[in-house]
Amino acid sequence: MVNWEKAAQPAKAARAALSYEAITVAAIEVADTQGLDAVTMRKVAEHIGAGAMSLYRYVDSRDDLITLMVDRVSAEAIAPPPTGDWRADLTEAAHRIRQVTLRHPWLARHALNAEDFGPGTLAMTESTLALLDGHGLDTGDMLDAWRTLLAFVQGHAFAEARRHEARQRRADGSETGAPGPSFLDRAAESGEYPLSARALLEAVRHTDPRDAFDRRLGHVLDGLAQAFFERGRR
Amino acid sequence: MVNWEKAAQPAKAARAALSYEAITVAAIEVADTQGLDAVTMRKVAEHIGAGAMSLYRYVDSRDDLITLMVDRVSAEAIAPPPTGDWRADLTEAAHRIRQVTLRHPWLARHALNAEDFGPGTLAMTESTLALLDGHGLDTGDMLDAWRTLLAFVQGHAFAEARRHEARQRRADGSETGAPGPSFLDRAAESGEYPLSARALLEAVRHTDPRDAFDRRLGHVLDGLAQAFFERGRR
DNA sequence: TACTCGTCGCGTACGACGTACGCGACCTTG
DNA sequence: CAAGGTCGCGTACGTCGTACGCGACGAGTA
Repeated sequence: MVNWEKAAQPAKAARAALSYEAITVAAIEVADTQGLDAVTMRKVAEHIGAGAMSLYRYVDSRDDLITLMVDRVSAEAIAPPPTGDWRADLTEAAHRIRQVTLRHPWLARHALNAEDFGPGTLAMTESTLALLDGHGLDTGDMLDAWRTLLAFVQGHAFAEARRHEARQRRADGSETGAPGPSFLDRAAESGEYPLSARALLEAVRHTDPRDAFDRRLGHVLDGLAQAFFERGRR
Repeated sequence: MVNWEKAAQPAKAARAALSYEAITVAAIEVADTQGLDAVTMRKVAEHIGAGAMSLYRYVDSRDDLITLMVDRVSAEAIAPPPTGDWRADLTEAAHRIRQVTLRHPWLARHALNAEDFGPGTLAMTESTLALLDGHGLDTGDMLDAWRTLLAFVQGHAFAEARRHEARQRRADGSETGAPGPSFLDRAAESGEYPLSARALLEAVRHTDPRDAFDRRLGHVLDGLAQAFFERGRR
């Protein structure tokens, strides 16, 4: 497991050439440009001009390194302080989380669970909960509202991120000619799955992803409004 | 990429000892009991008494095998036919998806995106869309409602699944004594993160996960009701 | 100055992995 | 019985994570 205290300190000895910071940043860069599978100890080390085994002075294992990456990137999604308009605030927070997930698609497969939150993830959580504070919700309500919103935003953004990854893989893999019809294409033609097949294909082609996200986010916020924010509660 | 047509056919020659079916089932069993990382070509093959390279007669790569696993497991979440009560129907569908995700926690990291849906995933989608049909929604509305619900359910269930995985890893890893305080524990004591740290710790301890899921699902359904199902629409 | 000691970077090496290649055994068809 | 296709798999290669331990270096002490 990651030792967060040690990772936060700047350096034990001044002469240190490597650091948690440098290693994590390098790993994130590799992941963003070449995918998470390319984050091998050797490649990350090479990226900062070090030997592979040097990383183990700082990181216990590759999994630990990925945990550090996720936590650092989560801090990019810290929400601005509340303005008093809860709905606008939560919308902004949701969009930040979505943006970060699209910027770092590998995040989708490795988001943290509360049991190994680091400082970045915790700061992001704190900033989002602050948006809900002061509206008369108790702790349990705040947590419910937050988890409802986060589940939707992560679920939606993760699906978008996976779509990006798939598209990229397709582009990298076969530079030769048309991709050929997918199972979905043939299913649409066959007439089985009358509701889903055509709808899915059309959606992929004709929809602006950001608008779709916004619309669906609106429904979730409507639900939260009804439960927590409207006069004549419950 | 997976050739779904070939995978659906029973067998080319009657004398075949292996099959897509057997391989996929074996891989799922390994993943459920030992985690997805344990799904190696050698282990899966051994599990059905075959040689490692034999699997490649049926599967192009390990990634393809995982795609097959995901698609097969998705079929476990097919919703029953609509009863006319959209809210009860969607609640049931959501619970099925959650149950399947908890039964196969590795699913969380590898859910499919629409571009490589197979028959199982598509059947699950079709069954859920059928619950929305006949209530006056057009195709776009149905897709919006479905994606909103699915994003929430997957996001929430994935978080729960990750929590299970972490707990299990902790149990496997250190059979010696107490786990020691996590960063979250110390953060709660330190008084930074006043909103999140304590709330998160309490939530983990005192809440029945199923109740929490139900409550939050309710909020999402409220939002959908408001947008799509209530008289005096919009 | 000389000696001790902790920190740092990394070279070597091992076991496990995904999988390309191609062989022999078998079944089907003529 | 011959020809051709299908099936299972043994061998081998390149890459991965990482255990182990060595040499270089700087700070503290005498």
